[in-house]
This record gives sequence, structure tokens and C-alpha cells, in this order.
Amino acid sequence: MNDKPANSRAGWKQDPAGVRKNILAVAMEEFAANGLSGARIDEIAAKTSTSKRMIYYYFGDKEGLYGHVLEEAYRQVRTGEQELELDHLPPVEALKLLAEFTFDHHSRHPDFIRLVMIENIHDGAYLEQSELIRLLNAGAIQKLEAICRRGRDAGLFRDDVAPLELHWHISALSFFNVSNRATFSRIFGNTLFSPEGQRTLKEHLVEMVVGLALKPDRRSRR
Amino acid sequence: MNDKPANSRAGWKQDPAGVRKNILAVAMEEFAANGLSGARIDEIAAKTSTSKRMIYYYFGDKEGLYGHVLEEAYRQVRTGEQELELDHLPPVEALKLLAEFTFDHHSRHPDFIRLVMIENIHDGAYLEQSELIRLLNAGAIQKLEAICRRGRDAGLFRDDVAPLELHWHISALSFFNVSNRATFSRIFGNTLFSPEGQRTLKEHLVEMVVGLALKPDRRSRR
DNA sequence: TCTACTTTGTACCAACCGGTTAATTTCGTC
DNA sequence: GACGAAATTAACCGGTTGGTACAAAGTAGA
Repeated sequence: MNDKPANSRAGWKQDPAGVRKNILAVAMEEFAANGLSGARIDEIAAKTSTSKRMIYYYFGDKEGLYGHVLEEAYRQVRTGEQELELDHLPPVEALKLLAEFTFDHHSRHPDFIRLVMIENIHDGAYLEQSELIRLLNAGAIQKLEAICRRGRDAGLFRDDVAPLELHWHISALSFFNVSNRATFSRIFGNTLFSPEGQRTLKEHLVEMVVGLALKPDRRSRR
Repeated sequence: MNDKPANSRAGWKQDPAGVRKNILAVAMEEFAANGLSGARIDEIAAKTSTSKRMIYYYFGDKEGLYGHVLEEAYRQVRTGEQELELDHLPPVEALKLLAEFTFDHHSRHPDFIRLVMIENIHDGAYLEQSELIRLLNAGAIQKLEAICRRGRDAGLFRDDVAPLELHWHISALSFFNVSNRATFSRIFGNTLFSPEGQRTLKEHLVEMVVGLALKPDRRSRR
């Protein structure tokens, strides 16, 4: 009984940033999968390369952890978006590309979508507390505003085209495509979620959004 | 110690249907507000006019209750939809009205939307178990199919117009408008959710959906 | 070397919470 | 009006779970 339980403490390095990152990554999966109340701290701790104690050491409590996860998710996604370069394209092409990119981008980040769903269940209470997120998002429609300005100046877009509304439409279709896939496909089948189905949806999203932005007499009739 | 704790049992009536209904109504609010894992059975029981034991008596366990709530929510909403009468309208008008109705209908039933969000968080696992729901929904696109058939026959709609896809677009915009209101408005403000904002969104939803259904040469240029 | 920060491990707790036991009342019906 | 099934009540239980206490040791920079 006196055989020491192995001094597993020997040989570890300090890496606060790494530990935090590791915890956040695991917690993001768990919260995205099970929601705020559904996620289990013990479960998160177990999947971490560190211990439960460290979670509380760095994030205080469960809600604190959730808040940081939410921030991290927004940061990742918005950072990815910023890589899109549109200024060199004519307005219509830029708008098309932005819509297509958003559709694909959301599709590639289902965990982010799920976290936003969860946050909406909580009426955005945690998002409210984060200035960072609001900053990140404020920049999210700047691209769209630039496109609209150029489109109007070129006489292509409606005078009353509203960047925020375009963003809403693009977001809605791109978001719904991920958020409601489970129920929609269980009820109506998978056709819309096959590669061809997705291609069609994306194509029509672009068609509709561009149609909404363009002046009526500028709409080509394919 | 022998003073009976008040015979509060005296004077109650048997009313199974009423009790079930009462429980379901309360549970729907609680689940919609807090999710499956977030809702508390004790809390539901307290807000009920009956006791916790009756919940288990009628619904087995928490998941059973949730499943019944989900079914009831679908039943209520789909029943409301069926009152819409479209056969007497020309196809384009019928499509417009259906889209507008759906937008308003979703807006009027936020609890239903929230339950569907929650169900999607659970990957539609409980919806899967309900034949009733699938039956109810199967009928949901019949209206749209009828409209499309008439529209095609009249030479107004594209030959390849897809009722299911139209349903997807209408649902997406109408659903997102409720489901993501919290996060969207906290980030971008309330403009789109004011009465005028909502009117505009609805109008443009109709414009886009009709535009998608119509043959290009049938699109009037307003 | 001093000191603050970081990491590990284990054991523990009190509240919460889903679910149960068991007894009692109502009510149709034979 | 007795009987059994259905309906209802109140008290109770035990596992789960977020969170802590405590002790100790390794690390890094000053």
C-alpha cells in the first residue's frame, strides 16, 4: 500500500495559454453539442488534458466558461471572414461572392451555428455582456456597406438598398441551412442537403439577393 | 400532533383531460424558455394546478413529457395553418399570401419556434420518434404543390419550380426572423424588428420568392 | 534565492433534481 | 353498496453536479 501512486507530477511545463486553449476547444464542443445547461463540467474536464480544477482556476464558473467559449467562437468565425477580399471586384460580383462565401462558411462551422442557436435560447444574455463580440460584428457589415455604396454609385443598385437587410437575408438562409437541417431533413428528406441540392440553394440565394439589390431595369433575365 | 393536516384532499374532481392539457401548456412554456435539460420538473409542477406525481403518471418521464409537448406544439401550429384557404386565388396571389401568412404565423408563435430550435439542438431525435409530426408536416407542402401545379399549368411559373425549395426559402426567412432576433438585434439594433422593418422584410420575402417561382419573362419590373 | 504564478491530485460537500413509494380518494358499474 | 380501476396526494430517496478545500510542488522571472 506504500507504493507511491507514481509521481506523475514530474516533468510538466507551464503553458497557461495552451491550457486555456485546450479547455476552450473542448468546452466549445461540449456546449455546442449539449447546450449551456446540458453540458457537464466533469465531462469537459475529462476530455481535457488538464483537470477540473484548472477550469475553475481560469474561468471562474460554468457561465464564465460559456461566455469565453462564445467569444472564442465569434472570434474564430469573424476572423475567417476577414480573409475575403472583395474590393477589386465589380459590385455585383462582389455581392455574389460574399453571399456564396457566407453560405459555405456557415456550412463549414456548424458548432458556431449551434452556439448561436443556444445563445438565442438564452435571449442573447451572454452575448450582451461581451463588448468584444459586438466589436467583431460591427465590422461584419462593413464589407456589405462598401459593396452597396459602389453599386449605388455605379447606378446598378437601388437607391434604397439597405446593407443591413441584405446581411439579414444572406444570414437567414445560410444560418437556417445549418441550424434546421436536422428537423427539416427528417421531415422532408435529404434532397436539399445533397451536393446538388446545396448548389441549387446557394445559387438561388445569390439570385434572390442580387435581385433585391439591383435596380429593376438592371436585372438580366436568364 | 393528531390534528389532521387539514383535509385538503376534500373536494377535487377527476378531470384527466384537463390535467393533461394543463400540464402540457405549462411544460410547453418551460421547455420553450429553458430547453430540455434546462427545464425543471419541479418548476413545471409548481406552475401546474396539479402535482409533480401527475406528470409522471401521465407522461412517464421528462423526455416523455418533452416529446408530447413537441407533438402538441406542432399540432397547434399546423392546425392554424390549415385554416388558410388559397384555392380560389390565382397562383401568384396564392403564393404571395402563403408567404405572408407564414411570416406572420411564425412571428405569432415564438414558443413553437423555440421548441423547434431546441429540437434541432438535439438533432431532431424526439421528432424522429413521432409519426404524428411527420404526418402533420407531410401535409404542410401540399398547399405549395397545388399552387406550383397551377402556376406551371398557367404558364406563369418556371417548369422546374420546386415546391419543397420554395417552402425552404419561406421557412428559412420566417423562422430566422424569430429564432435569431435576440442575437441579431443585440448586435445590429432593432431597426429590422420595428413594425416598418418587419413590413419591409415581409414584402421583400414575397418579392424574392415570387421572383424565384416566376418565369423570367413574366417578372414585372416594379 | 525569493516570490508570484501555475499545475496537479484528491477528497469532499451541499444543493439540486429526476424519479419513486405508498397510501388515499373518486367514480363507473355490476 | 361493494369492488376495482383510475386519479390524486404528500413525503421521501439517492445519484448527479457545480463548485471547494487543502496540500503540495513545479516554473519562471526578478
